Amino acid sequence: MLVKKLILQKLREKGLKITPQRLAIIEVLMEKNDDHPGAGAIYREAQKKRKGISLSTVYSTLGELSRQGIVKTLQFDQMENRYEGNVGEHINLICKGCGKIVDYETPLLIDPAKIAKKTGFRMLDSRLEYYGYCRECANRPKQKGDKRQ
Amino acid sequence: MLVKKLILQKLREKGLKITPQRLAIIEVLMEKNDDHPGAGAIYREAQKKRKGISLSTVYSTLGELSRQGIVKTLQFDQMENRYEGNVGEHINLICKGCGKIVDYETPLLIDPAKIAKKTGFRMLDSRLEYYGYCRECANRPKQKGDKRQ
DNA sequence: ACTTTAATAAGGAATGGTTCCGAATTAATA
DNA sequence: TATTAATTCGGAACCATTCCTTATTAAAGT
Repeated sequence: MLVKKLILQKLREKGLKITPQRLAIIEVLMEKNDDHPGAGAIYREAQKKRKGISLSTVYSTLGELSRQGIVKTLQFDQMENRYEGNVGEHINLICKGCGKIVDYETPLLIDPAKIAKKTGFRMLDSRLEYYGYCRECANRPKQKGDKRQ
Repeated sequence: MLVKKLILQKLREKGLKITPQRLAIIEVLMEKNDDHPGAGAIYREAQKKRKGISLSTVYSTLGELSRQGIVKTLQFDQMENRYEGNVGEHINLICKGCGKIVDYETPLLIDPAKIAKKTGFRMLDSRLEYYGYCRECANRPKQKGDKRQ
């Protein structure tokens, strides 16, 4: 979960500056965390808080936060990257109809130690996604040209 | 696992044509399946089998095979999409050092029926990835400027 | 074998999210 | 304040992927 105080502390520790732009972006991430917003959405929201902020600043800040392990970047087919503050292991349920992403919490699935023993692979982080249709999209009557499976 | 005969049968069933270009691409996918090759690599290999094949044909064929559930498209940060013939549920161990992708087979992890009951989400397919370092990259002595975590 | 036709291939242009670059600005120290 | 390294901005560049148009061709019928 994103906590402003902890984020700022982490940035300071790393010698990174606290700028109005970064504050705006962090606030947006906290407010819109459940949406798993993309860079474009974050940019538009951040504009409301601090007009004049540039898209490249949004990208570089998101990159920095991602590098610091504060947010997680999710990249997709056919849609822009999305960012989430829940960096713990969980499953993202991704709707192919409306693009909505919902977190599904589960206990740790596979023991990284077991994988390391079997394959020598040292696991650092994970990305677990289920694709399908959310309740609303699954129940919506089929339209002409609907690509639903 | 990719079996040529079954792939061709599936294409015919759907009224899709068997062209020399598609045959070349399917052969490349079968030969290089363990590499989880990207569109560029598939293009270069397919050129060897049938010179003159175009990149857009490679893309459209991969798109068609993906739509038919014959291959699975994996999209990544900072690297081109990769394609794999193993469409069953398994974990992809992805090395941050060399980009190598290895399949790790596991029994079904989370019951889709349980998710459906709890959230109404109807799961169709999954993408499970662990990021880290393979045995070789983990053991390689740290270089100057090494970004390893 | 021909004919027909819908599917496909090719080549190049367009797209669009993301990254990169250089100059100007600024936060955080001394 | 002065210093300086980090950051911002704007726009250009990037590049994997998609789109578009025309020509070609596989497949099924005659």
